[in-house]
Amino acid sequence: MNLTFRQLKVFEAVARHLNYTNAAKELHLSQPAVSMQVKQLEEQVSTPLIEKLGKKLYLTEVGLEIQDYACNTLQQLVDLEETIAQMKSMKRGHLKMAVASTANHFVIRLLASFAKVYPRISISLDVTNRSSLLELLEKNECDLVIMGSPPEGHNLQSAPFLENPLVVVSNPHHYLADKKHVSLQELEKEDFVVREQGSGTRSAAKRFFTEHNLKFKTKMNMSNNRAIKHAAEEGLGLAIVSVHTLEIELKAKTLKILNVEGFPIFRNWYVVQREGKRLSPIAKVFNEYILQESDNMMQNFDIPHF
Amino acid sequence: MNLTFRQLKVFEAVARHLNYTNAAKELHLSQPAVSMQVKQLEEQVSTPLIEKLGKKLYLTEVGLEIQDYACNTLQQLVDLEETIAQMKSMKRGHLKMAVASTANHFVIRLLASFAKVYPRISISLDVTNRSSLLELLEKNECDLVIMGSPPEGHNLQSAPFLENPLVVVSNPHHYLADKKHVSLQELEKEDFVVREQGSGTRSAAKRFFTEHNLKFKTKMNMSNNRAIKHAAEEGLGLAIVSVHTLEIELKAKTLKILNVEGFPIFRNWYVVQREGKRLSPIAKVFNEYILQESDNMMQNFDIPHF
DNA sequence: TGTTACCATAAGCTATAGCTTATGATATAT
DNA sequence: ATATATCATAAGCTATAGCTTATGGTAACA
Repeated sequence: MNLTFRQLKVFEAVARHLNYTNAAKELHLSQPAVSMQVKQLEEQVSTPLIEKLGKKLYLTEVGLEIQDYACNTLQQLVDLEETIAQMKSMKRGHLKMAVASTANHFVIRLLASFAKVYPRISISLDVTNRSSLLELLEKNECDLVIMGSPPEGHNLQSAPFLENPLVVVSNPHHYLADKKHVSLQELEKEDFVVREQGSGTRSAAKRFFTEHNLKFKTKMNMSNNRAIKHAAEEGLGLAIVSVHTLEIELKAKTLKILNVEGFPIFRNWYVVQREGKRLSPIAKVFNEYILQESDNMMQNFDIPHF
Repeated sequence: MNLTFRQLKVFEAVARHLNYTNAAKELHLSQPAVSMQVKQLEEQVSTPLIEKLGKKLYLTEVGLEIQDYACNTLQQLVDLEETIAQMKSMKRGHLKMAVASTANHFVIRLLASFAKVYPRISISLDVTNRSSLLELLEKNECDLVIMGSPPEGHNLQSAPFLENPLVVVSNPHHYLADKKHVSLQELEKEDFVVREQGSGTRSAAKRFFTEHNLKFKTKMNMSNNRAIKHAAEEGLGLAIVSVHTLEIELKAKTLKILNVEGFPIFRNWYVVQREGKRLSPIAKVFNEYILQESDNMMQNFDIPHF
């Protein structure tokens, strides 16, 4: 059995009018064209669908069944078109983002303001560490990723879009906290609370220490920023974190930024996508949006002086 | 937008395999044939549905939407085929019958035994009088009608299939009840309880009286047979009814058949359909069934002697 | 680096979908 | 009986759906 949408469309019109001529007018066709479509449909199901008694037309039982089917199917087609149109015009759709833990703070802001502009868009946001992000990209399980240091050799495309100053923080009562200037030698002696393996912040810090031939005493490692900051607040060690994560703590004065030689380390945030990936319309727009909005974001962050 | 079932079918296979070559094998097509169908579908919705990242294929958002749609639509098509097949093989379907009130008794029996053979067939049975039956046929609102005397000039096709003996009945204590023989002259003096205008039984009786130049004193008329018989039982008058309606009353001896000159009037039951009407498979089978079964029915009815 | 697997593209062919106009058949109305 | 409305059928045309084979491009992989 090999129906066509055309057959259904024409049959539906005939079934509704119970009159070939009028159906033909509605469809802007000649009457024989309509007769032929119906006839072909009848041949497909090899059973009559319409019978003519005297002057009037009646649907047979199978005819009624097919009328019902045709109505549904055609309606679903309309719905599909509508859905696709909405997706294309970004009235609907799904945006799959993933961000490094550290970026969480400001990305959420971006998403929130973006969501206001496109209210019917659903968004999924995966907050995880660097290596998981790469995996997500690899599996094509997200549209865009926001992360630190541009990864190479993974067929990725990345664009820097926001500065990410890493600073050293401590409990305000730490003996280094009030020093005007902290040297790297002094820093080397301290214990650090750091993120787990795979974290971008961690590897950036590590790189800094190696580049300056310093020991990097990592006393504890934990898998989220809040925990690290809490540990630093409790005096368990110093921490190296992005300024972007510090808003509350600075306001509450539970942490203090140390004025260490060579800090802040200015890294960048990158918007990363898979090379060759054709972004969905909504992802494309969001991509542009964040590049543009990042400027405004910068201004709203008070990068603290020392 | 002008999708085809073919496009959906092919796309569905590709979306499932995420591999053109394998989809082509499944569909017994060349690989380019599959590529082309997908490409055409993409052109129809003017948006990409599949993207190739490295070696792997992924569905875009719209692609997922269409996959979902295709699955549903194709499944519904299968369901439709199944339904039609069942209708054709009479596993399913609907039989629309209408019968004269008087025929109700034995038609119900026929339907009951028929329904056992075709359990998933639904049946509607309209029990009404002669003129309503003709109207139902006129409007093509039923498949078959069972009624008395063949109507003419209505573009109807009818086949006689069962004898319908009309007899005169009375309360057993009626003074005519015990007479060996009742003459028409004696009958003429009696009051009759009859069916309403439009009833076949009524007009048959009326015809009998006119043909024999007799007065026909119709004391009461009522619109159903049970009421008429009840009235006769109560001694309100004689009644002329089909033997087929008398089973219980004869057994209970609440009514008695009078041995009147010229009675029983042998009319026939007819199966009637609209001329040119192509019966549904199930109606066709039922039509044959009742013609065949009517013989058995005859034997089960004791036509009483006088 | 060459090989392999896989998809895209091109060229070319055939069957037929799909339409039209013209005409025939039939039931109803006048 | 004649006219009218309506559907069926026929003939004929065009565009193209849909397939094939051949070939080219490109990741991944050894």
